[in-house]
Amino acid sequence: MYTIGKLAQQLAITADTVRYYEKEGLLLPARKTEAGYRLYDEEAVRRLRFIRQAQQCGFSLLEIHELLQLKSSDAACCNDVRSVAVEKKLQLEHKIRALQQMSGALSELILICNDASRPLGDCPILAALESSMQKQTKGK
Amino acid sequence: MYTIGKLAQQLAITADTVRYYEKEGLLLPARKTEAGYRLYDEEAVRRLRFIRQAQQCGFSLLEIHELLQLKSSDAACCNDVRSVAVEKKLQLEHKIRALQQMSGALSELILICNDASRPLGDCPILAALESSMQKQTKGK
DNA sequence: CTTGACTCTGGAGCCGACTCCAAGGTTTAG
DNA sequence: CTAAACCTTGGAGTCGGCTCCAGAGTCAAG
Repeated sequence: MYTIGKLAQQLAITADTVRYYEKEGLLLPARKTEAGYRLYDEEAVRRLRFIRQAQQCGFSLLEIHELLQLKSSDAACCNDVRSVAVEKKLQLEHKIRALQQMSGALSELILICNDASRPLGDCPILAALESSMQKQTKGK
Repeated sequence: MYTIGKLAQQLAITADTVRYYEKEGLLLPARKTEAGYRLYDEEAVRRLRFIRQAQQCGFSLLEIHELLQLKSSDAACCNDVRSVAVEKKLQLEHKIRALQQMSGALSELILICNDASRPLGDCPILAALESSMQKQTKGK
């Protein structure tokens, strides 16, 4: 059994974070000592690893909460989990496309700054940012 | 000259947002009426467009503030602006790679769920999230 | 002249995921 | 036995970009 500090240390997070997860309903201590100290078992370690991995996959704590509920629900099946993963992947791809658009817009700005023999004074990048820049505004 | 509402309407934002930009030092009204009403000119429209375009390129309001200062500084040259853009593009690419890693991790999870003939009960996705999942943890 | 639509200021609230604090109680190493 | 290192609770603060509010003043149409 670990105290909160030992548990946190194992996962390289802070005790505050563990308590925060508890408040959010993600993780309960196995039991408490008479003095009220939280005590955790190996299951808690697995749960925290789960939380961290899921975060690294882009899930919010709320979504992780839902995943954990699916996990402990008899009604839910693996397909339910799978579709959550598929949905999240779509969201990520959407976000990636948005960022790629931004990156592409910047590429163009950087290019026009190269092309122009830079007549000092008025920077083509700044000018472009002031105008409507339709090219980037299209897309889905 | 536009009142704040008319200005906001032109850019499809709220008057609150315009006042917020002012508080953040991004936009001053050309002048104020005796009653204290803000009045804006065409320059304000251009400035707001600038802000919006820059946001769409991934710049924060703070960074936009810096860009605007570059713009009104005689010392700064187009190259300064260009390097800000290049730097931001690198940040975006970094973020994109992070998201692509997440997406890739999810793809694997989704795949293992397909491969397994799903023996009910223990979902391979949930199991994978509990383990260390080294494959995804590498990379920069 | 009144009504409704606008504007003003200052400040609070929202989201998510923590992070930090104070003021106390507990445990452990020396 | 004492001092350091831990733990407890409750609550506040952080970041960014707004958004919403109350209470008061102003302006334009009919």
